[in-house]
Amino acid sequence: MPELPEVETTRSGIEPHLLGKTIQGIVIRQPRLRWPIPQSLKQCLPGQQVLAVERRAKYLFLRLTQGTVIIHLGMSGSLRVLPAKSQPGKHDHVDLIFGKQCLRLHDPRRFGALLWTVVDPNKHKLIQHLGPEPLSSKFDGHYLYHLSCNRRIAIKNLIMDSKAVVGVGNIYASESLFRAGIHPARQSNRIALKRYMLLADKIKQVLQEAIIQGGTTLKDFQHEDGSAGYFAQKLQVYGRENAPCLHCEHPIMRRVIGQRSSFYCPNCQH
DNA sequence: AAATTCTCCTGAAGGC
DNA sequence: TGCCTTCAGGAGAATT
Repeated sequence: MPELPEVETTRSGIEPHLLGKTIQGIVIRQPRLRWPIPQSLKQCLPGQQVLAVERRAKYLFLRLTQGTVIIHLGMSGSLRVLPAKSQPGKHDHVDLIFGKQCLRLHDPRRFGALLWTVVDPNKHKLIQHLGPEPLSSKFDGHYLYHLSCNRRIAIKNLIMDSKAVVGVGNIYASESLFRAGIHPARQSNRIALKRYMLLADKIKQVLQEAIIQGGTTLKDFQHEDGSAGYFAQKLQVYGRENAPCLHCEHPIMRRVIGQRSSFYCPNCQH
């Protein structure tokens, strides 16, 4: 379930614990994530220092002296900074050891990934074709409008396509379309520039609010109970099927679009 | 080329 | 209480 705000909150939460630290070793209890965790990390990592903790889309980069660890949390992954000797629980697949502390990857559904690259991670196969960051100036209404030209895809599927824009997952796609008053199934090429301007603004707004929210609710990355999951308290339509719309009180509808549940108000969104 | 479908996995929820 | 089935979900890969 981590969406971009959760990943960014994770990044800023673990960063102060890792910067400048030297990796002593790695413990891999379960290498079978989305892709196998490279066993070569056991030789590569020891002695390397963490120079930066970055995020691109929903990927995290641990920039080391010579190479980069790429981590994706999938939909159930989380990272914690814990005492290295603390007892691992079920689904605690990997520990990166930093002296008395460790960075522990927990991922029940194993849709996540932990990879290694010695070249620029932005040139990595999984990264290089990604679209712009939603919070960057490169992403705006004009960009979306030009992208939508001749495309018949439902707008919700377009904004969830990582080649179009990264970091907009199922939850925030529904939320931003509600705030922009756009029906999630509307064809992309049947939306005016002006409405795309609004949509881009709402995407930025919804993500930025959630990041700020996350900064206040998820600031403890050193304890198991530090996580509040995703920021459900801010959601206006997601998961609210049949509940009254917060604007007009019409029941919120749920409909599957592109294999994913979409929540919307049929009265407010067109 | 663009759009859709499939796939990995586990835990939660629902049915009986 | 407990077993079985169904479903959700990120996003790359495969297919149409």
